[in-house]
Amino acid sequence: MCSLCELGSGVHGRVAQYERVEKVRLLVVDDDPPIADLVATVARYEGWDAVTAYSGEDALVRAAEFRPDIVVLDLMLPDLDGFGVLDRLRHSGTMVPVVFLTARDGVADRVAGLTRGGDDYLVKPFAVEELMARLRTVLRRSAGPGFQRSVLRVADLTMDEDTREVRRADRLLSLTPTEFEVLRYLMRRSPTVLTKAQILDHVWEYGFGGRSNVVELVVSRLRRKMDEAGGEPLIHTVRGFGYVIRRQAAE
Amino acid sequence: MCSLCELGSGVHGRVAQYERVEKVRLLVVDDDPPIADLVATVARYEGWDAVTAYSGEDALVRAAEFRPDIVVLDLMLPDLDGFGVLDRLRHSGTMVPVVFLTARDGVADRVAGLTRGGDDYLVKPFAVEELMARLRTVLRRSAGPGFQRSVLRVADLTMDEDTREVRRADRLLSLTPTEFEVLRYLMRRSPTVLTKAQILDHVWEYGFGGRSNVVELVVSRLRRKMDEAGGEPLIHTVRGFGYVIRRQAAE
DNA sequence: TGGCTGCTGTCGTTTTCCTGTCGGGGTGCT
DNA sequence: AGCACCCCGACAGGAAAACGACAGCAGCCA
Repeated sequence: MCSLCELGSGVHGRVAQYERVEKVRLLVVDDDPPIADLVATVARYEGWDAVTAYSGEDALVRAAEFRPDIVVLDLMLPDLDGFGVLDRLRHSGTMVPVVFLTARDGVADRVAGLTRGGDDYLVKPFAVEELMARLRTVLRRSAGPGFQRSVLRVADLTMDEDTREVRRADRLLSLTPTEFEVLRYLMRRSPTVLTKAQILDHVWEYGFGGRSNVVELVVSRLRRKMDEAGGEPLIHTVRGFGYVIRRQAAE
Repeated sequence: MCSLCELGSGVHGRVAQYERVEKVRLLVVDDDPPIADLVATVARYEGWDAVTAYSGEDALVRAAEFRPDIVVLDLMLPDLDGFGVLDRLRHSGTMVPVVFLTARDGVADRVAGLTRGGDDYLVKPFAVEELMARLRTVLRRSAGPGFQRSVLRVADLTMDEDTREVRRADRLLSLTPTEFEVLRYLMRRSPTVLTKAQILDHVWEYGFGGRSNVVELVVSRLRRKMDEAGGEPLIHTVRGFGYVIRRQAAE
């Protein structure tokens, strides 16, 4: 078995990276190089081994030599299309889990049949953190029985990614989807300080238009919900740079 | 003896690398790779070991080397047909239980399949949760004498999968087949939050068409039936994400 | 065969509440 | 003090969910 079993412990991604025996191996297949590279880069930042392919044929070659633990596969490819790639992957006997990328339109219907298993799909344009979250989930599940809940923890704040329960000192917080994603990203990277641009780039769909103060706003809302029943502030502003979540600000 | 003897009560509770129960071993035989693959993926998602075969001859080879605990067998195979495979399996002395897949029409097939030693059958296209439910049942039955009922429980809601009785605080609910399946899936995965896409993909037949609000609708109907005689709501909406069934989280 | 019954999914309306924009005022740094 | 920078109240537009009404259909029984 591969290193997958190590995934999903309740530790921050940063720390887990060093505890993991082997890196997760990710193959990204997309004919749009910027997108493929974006995903690969984020994955590497997370401590994974990532390889890209820009065509279907290329994907098969890479898969054979790289033996990925998981594949991100765009369905819209120039030569062999996504289904063809999947077909030939399966015929070669590999059960590697796949997360599909599709355009907004009707192709999603055809994907449905393929994703029932536990593979997954995402509609373009997607948010990078959401893709990473799905990949982690698929990996955790395919690691077999004995998979554990993924619980993030910072001080007395906990987030269960499966039940989507977020608690501050046992008090349940009710978060909107956006708030949940921002908080998840902050917690995963804690105690790293993140710029607003980073947060925007990871949590919002790539290609999200206008500069705006959405991040500030969401952080503000998060703070109110987190602190309204007391407790020290956990999200700190690093003026002129960004935000961080951790027990206390640097003195 | 095979790992079946190890199977405890609720098949789904088989966890923990330390309590180490062996994984169920499933062989899927279907000449349509996407289908075989689909089933195998779902099974692995549940923590089983799954292997696929795309032809009758292949199936026999795999069976010999893999020694499955249960087999899913399509009747329509290019070379040796399903019955042929079954016969030769039996001749080699294995009593491994078999669940057949048949096309929509073959009423004759059903009877024949059962009388020739098959343990259950399902008509294509099927819903993956229904297939998994049947497999679990067959496994429990063949696990030996004194097999126990599978009863799912969430708060004061119970579902007996064998009798199909669903009770809310001892009051018997009358559910339609679809409602039953949706509720079963929610209960099995409780307290995980499931997206509408997941529910659709698992409970409806593969190949079910696109956009619709069926899931919302069935959930709405379930809620009415569950709550009409009082009691706290158990199915919760996680706005922007999906549904979950559980006792209302504290506070 | 034809009516009856109950199940399922579609449509359209209503309701809920999420999200991003704007702008005034506050805060910290130099 | 002056200037960025940040916080956050208020609000509008719109997305998501709940649900009533209805039509197609399958199974059943006479």
